[in-house]
This record gives sequence, structure tokens and C-alpha cells, in this order.
Amino acid sequence: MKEEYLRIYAAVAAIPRGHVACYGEIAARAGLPRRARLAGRALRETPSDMELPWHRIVRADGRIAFPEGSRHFREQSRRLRAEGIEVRNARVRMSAHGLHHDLDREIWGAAGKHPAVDRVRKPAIKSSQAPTAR
DNA sequence: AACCTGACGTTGG
DNA sequence: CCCAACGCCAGGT
Repeated sequence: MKEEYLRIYAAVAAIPRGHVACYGEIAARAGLPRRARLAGRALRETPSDMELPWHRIVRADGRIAFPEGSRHFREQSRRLRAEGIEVRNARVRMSAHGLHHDLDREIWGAAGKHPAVDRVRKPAIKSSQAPTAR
């Protein structure tokens, strides 16, 4: 087993119950910034005998990566709900269950993500949304 | 080697 | 919301 994969598995295992993390975050926590795809690949090839909270990994926007309705999709939804994470319209609320490492992101939105570190960004404050999608 | 394909992420239209 | 285009990179054909 590749050592990179092991670090990714360790990062996944470190996500607390009731919380979620996106692929990019897992990669970064594994010391592999900008390697979100690798995180996905590693998860896809998780040894069957290894127990990981793989269901806590979703895309950056909170959406479940599997095709909606697929077996994996349903299983992931079930596991998330089993630990109190609401799944609506194939997605979870990152603002509520994601791991917030710093407050800047909470206040200023997604400023300072991975591929944009060397790119200029215009700061923008966005107002919270009304309970439309419920 | 060339090309394709993803459990990905962002920007821009 | 959808889509295209990048950037990224390991594996498969």
C-alpha cells in the first residue's frame, strides 16, 4: 500500500462523528495539498478489511460524490443521517457540519482556497440565505 | 507515448 | 442552475 494512501486514510479516520470534510481538506490534512483527486482514488481503493468513516467525505460544495440513487449514494446518506447529519437534495450543510479551521472563512466566505492561493481575489460579503430549499 | 477517465475544486460565462 | 475550461494526477487502454 502506498504511503500516501495511508496518510489519507489516517486523515479520514480523524474526522469526528457528526462532521464532514471535503476531499481537498482530507488531502491537505494528509500533507498533500491540491490532491483532492488522490483522496478520492484512495477511498475508492480502500481495503475491504479497513474500517473508515468514508461517508463523512463529500465534495467541497457539500454534495455527495456518488450518482444520486446509486447504492453507494444511498448507503452514504443512510450513514450520515444515522449520526445526525441531514442530507437534503443529495447534499449536506458544510456550514453546519464542516470542520472550520479558521474564522476568516466563516466570516468572509471561501477566501483562500487551495488553487487560488496565488490568485487575486475580490472580497465579498454575502448575506445568509432564506430558508428556501429547507 | 498518447489518450481517456475519474468518490475533485475553482473560476467565469 | 448548467456548462466549459483549467489545474491536478494515478491508472487503465
